[in-house]
Amino acid sequence: MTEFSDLGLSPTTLQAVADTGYTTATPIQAQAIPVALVGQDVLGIAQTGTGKTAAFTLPLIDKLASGRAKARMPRALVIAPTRELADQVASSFEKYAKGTKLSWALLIGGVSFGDQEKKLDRGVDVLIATPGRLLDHFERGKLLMTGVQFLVVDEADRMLDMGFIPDIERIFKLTPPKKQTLFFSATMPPEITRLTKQFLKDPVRIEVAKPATTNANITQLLIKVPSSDPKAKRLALRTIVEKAAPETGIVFCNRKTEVDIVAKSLKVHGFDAAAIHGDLDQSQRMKTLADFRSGALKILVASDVAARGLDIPAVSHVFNYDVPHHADDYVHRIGRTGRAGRTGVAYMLVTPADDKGFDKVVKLIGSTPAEEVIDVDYTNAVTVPREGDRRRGRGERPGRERGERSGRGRRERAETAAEAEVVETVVAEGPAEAPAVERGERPERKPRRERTRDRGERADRAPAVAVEAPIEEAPPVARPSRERPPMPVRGVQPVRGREDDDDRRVVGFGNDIPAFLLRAPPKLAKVED
DNA sequence: AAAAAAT
Repeated sequence: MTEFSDLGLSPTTLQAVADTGYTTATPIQAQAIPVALVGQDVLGIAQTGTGKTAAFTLPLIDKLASGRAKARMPRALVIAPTRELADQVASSFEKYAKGTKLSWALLIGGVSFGDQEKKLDRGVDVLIATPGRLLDHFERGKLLMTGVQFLVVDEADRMLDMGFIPDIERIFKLTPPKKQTLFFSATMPPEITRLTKQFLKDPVRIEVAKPATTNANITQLLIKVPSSDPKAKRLALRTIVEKAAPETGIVFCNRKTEVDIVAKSLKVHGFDAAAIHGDLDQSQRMKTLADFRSGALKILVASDVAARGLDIPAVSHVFNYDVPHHADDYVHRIGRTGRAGRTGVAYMLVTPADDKGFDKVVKLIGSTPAEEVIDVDYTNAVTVPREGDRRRGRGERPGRERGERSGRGRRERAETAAEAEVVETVVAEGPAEAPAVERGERPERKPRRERTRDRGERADRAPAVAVEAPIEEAPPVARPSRERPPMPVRGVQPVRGREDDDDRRVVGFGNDIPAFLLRAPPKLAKVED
């Protein structure tokens, strides 16, 4: 066991470490800190949860203690693949550099430039950044990289996955050749090896064991769900979350839309859950994460943005709502639990449709997780074919893919799909509290534009119809007009629906045609091919 | 098949 005091760190830094309560260094810290302190390049092969953030933060603080930054000329650069990870490195600096005069700034996307620019103008010692925003500032002339003496690249293999390697190469070239580089990656694919050969000078290679695959602290369990229907999966998830009663848990889904749906569904059923994924705005992401870290939030429903990197202490349970696309992701996901000597439980829901992905996971981890049998009655957890579905002759598919191809924008699609699914869940599964839906209201009031669209496209799946009468006997709903609005483009005839079209459907704007559409069409310039 | 990241 190596004590921090044996590593050659300055008394100030040691005090900051002692204040956090840590005394023993992790293997990567014990090996990397002395090397970094003498000024050599480091190639650290280590995963999240090995303590690698402190392994570069601490020596960096010591090395920067003398000297001051000039305006727009940072002395150290830390590059991380995701905003959350960068934020986390920043909190590490905040913690350990508090006894020093060092200043730092976080340069990430999704937040305004103003504050970041102000800090740059004032001069900062350490810039912690995601590649895109860093280069953006550089191109605006707000930043000079010629004063950089230390460059840290964190999670390089993830940067590769995310297509950041050209950016990283550019940053290497923009910074002076005589700098010290600390380079970290969990794996060493050929592209990363090439990068280290090109840009690291005589690095000391430090490798620590993969924690996740070999972590005996994690109990892996398997829940077989007999149907691939999302409703059945959500029911199974709720059952297992309730049974496991996690102190804190992360539910992983493969898609952002699914994250929204599952989070809403859990909330509707009284669980303390919130969603996190890359389509939510940055302030929301940070708030959710802060709540989760502080214990104010118990269940985080996440995309793989949270699978790696994020430092979330003491997660008691991981729930794989979806079998991950890549088996590697499974290892990262379950690595969110069973850390730092604690025990953890990782569940995975497996449906008949998951065969392939599941086989890959089993192959990678080298064993089949034990099955945990849950007592669930799935009879009501099957999506009832809706009128719209029957018309299109697709009774068995859970109607989401259809929406994916409609002409709406990605974000809007996600929201309406999420709502549609949740409304449906509430109706069919009848939770204790669903007052808004029972009154036949939509759970949330939406802007007029969207409400109108919903009426046009989804009138046939209004919740009231689904609750009160079987679809076949649904009374015809009085609708003001069957006529479509005239098409405002000359030379094109309005197209009647196909024979099997449901004529009762309100099409387009229904009775709410905006006035400008009823006016004479504008004269369009003729375009010759 | 997905998610992430600069607008």
